[in-house]
Amino acid sequence: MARLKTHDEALRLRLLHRAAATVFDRGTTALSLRQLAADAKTSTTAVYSLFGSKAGLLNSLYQEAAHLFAQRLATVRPTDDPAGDVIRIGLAYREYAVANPHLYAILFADRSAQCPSDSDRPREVVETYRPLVDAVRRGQLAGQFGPTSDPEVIALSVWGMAHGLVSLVLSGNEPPELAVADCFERSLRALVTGWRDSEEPVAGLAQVT
Amino acid sequence: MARLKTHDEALRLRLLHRAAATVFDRGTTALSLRQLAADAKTSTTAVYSLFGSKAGLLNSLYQEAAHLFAQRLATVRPTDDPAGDVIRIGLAYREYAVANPHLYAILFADRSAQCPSDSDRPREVVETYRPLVDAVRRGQLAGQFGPTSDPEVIALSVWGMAHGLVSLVLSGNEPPELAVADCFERSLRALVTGWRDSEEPVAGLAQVT
DNA sequence: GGGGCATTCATAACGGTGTTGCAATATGCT
DNA sequence: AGCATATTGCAACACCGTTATGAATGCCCC
Repeated sequence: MARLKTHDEALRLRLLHRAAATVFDRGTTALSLRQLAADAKTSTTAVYSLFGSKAGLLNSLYQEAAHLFAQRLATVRPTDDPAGDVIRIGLAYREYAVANPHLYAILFADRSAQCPSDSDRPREVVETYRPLVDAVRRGQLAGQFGPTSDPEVIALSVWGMAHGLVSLVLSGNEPPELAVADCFERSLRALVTGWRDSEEPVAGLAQVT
Repeated sequence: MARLKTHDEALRLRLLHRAAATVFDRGTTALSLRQLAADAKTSTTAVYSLFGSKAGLLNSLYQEAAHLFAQRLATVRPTDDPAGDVIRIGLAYREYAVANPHLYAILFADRSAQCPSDSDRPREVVETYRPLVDAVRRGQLAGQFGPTSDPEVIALSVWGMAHGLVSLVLSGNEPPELAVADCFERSLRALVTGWRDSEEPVAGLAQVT
């Protein structure tokens, strides 16, 4: 019927790999489809037939980064110390982000800036989110966290803390003269401790109305 | 000597104001210097003589946003309940970010992506950071936080938590089926509580080695 | 075996961006 | 009036993502 396809799966992977390398060390805006196609000795048409658009390409990259992220977090095996597991997940979180800053940036980039109607992105996020929620839930059963709050709420606070501190560092907005790395673990510990003792009135801490 | 200047301070403010409006509701990438100049009935040269570049313009916008942010946080008056002050600063933090998402985004955008050699940006950050550190310091004196840690470390953890949760919401990466707003304050409270009780070994929370 | 044809792809064009060189302009001084 | 010069608007440059076009290609059928 027609000529042989060269825009095949192999090319798709080659382009994805090259794009990942560029994004990895220079970010998404430094990724040019023209340059990418030229480097791979093909044309921009390839990118558009394989990925639809630059957003589509970045979305594929997102899937890849999310998978790696989930894998990394999954290396933290549950122990009989769930609260410790939460800390360890936080440390793994930080380690991945620092090791792959641009992939991490793709994962947490503004979602409204991506191609819309991509409804399975939350699914990926939830996937990496689950081990943390599980650890919290086990911690509640073990009495290490207050039983009042939903485990999702506690997990979200840990996620937020990790994401916040990591983001401050990666974006270069950490307060000067302060090594964020050093206080990352201590902050997580304080938070975990707080969720154990919170939910009941604290002396000297008046309610905010 | 030459013709009358029209690229003057008034034009500078007009451009800055228009640019702020655009960035405010459509973000920095939606801001086009050509469009901006056309709207202001001038040429792109004006932007370059007044701001040097788009990065320069965004930097001026950064100063403005930082000033507003610092003002907002400064509305939280110190009380005799420093720990409560910390919570209130966190809530003010969130309020500003949610009310001005794109300005907040400018404040915490990747610093390496901005024009370099701008060394007074950390100064602005520190300015908004100080009230929080002060509240923590007063809290330590009042015995509301453990005395072991530097107040900067505790303040940074609060900052990180607020920034993290806010960023997750603004970027659309909050876990589904979970209202982050509802657990923002509770997370802050848990963290503050934790910094009071932390620094001493916690039963059932083994050390991570 | 050779022509028609559908498919696949590379090239080039389109509209947009930030940025910069250059020529026109408009003033104050001689 | 004429000159010097600071100032400005316009057009060109080098990119970008995206899309239309047309040429190359290999299969089917006669």
